Amino acid sequence: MPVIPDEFLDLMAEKFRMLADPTRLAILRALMAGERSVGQVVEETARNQANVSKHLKMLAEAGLVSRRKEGLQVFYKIDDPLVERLCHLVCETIVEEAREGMDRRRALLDGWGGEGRSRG
Amino acid sequence: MPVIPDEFLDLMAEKFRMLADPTRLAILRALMAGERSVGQVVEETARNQANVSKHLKMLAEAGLVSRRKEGLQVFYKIDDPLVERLCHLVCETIVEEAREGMDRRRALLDGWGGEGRSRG
DNA sequence: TGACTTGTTTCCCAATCAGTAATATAGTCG
DNA sequence: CGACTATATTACTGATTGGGAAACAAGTCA
Repeated sequence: MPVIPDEFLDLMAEKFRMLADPTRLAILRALMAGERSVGQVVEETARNQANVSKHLKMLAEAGLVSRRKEGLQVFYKIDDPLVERLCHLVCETIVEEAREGMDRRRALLDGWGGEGRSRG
Repeated sequence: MPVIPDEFLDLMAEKFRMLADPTRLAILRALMAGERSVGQVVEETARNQANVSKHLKMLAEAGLVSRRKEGLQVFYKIDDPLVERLCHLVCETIVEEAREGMDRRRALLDGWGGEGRSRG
């Protein structure tokens, strides 16, 4: 378990910052299915074009996605294997927390074991 | 490979946002070695106390760390297994990117194979 | 009680950020 | 060339953020 060096903190924070916005996550989610043009991403994310374009630029500059131009269109795709892994990790955690929350509520209703644990 | 639901995007963004700051990462790094009092964290992170206290509060509210009071001191510890996994993933990536960068620079100097690949 | 220690909170400031509308660029087609 | 399409950029706004100083709260000890 190596200790994280000081000089890494800023770089790490920058990576995380890229993922710390719902619009960017929506964009990345769209790109997880494969390469997409800006227009396609705009459709799938239901955000306006300028907004998507700006976020795509940020993601590209951070090295998370790559750009390819073809005629009028520009295609982006995920270029950092880290992205999907991080997203899925966090996603799973949220699912788990949601389930824990549900379990806790149900346990309260049921009375925490002991008396009458009938479930019907 | 499940698709990320819309309602998750904000929750995911919030998790990532907590990790998107160098000071918070420094604090978490200190806590990775085990439970620490606020004062200890202040020392290890070389930030002032009000600042550390504020960030610890954010982390606690986000559920990433837990609080325990004992006399005058307050002890915090990491309470979300996700934290270390995310940090190490990102950390490894940065190491790898740094190495790739070095390889690329060295390749330029060496002339990319072919002529005279003597190294002494 | 009052001095002291440890942490927390409040207030303020400068910086950053996300979203939007308008404008600009670049490529295609006639 | 001009009309059109896809994308990028700029200018602006309101909201959020991180940091610092100072006041505040809580616990200890004499």
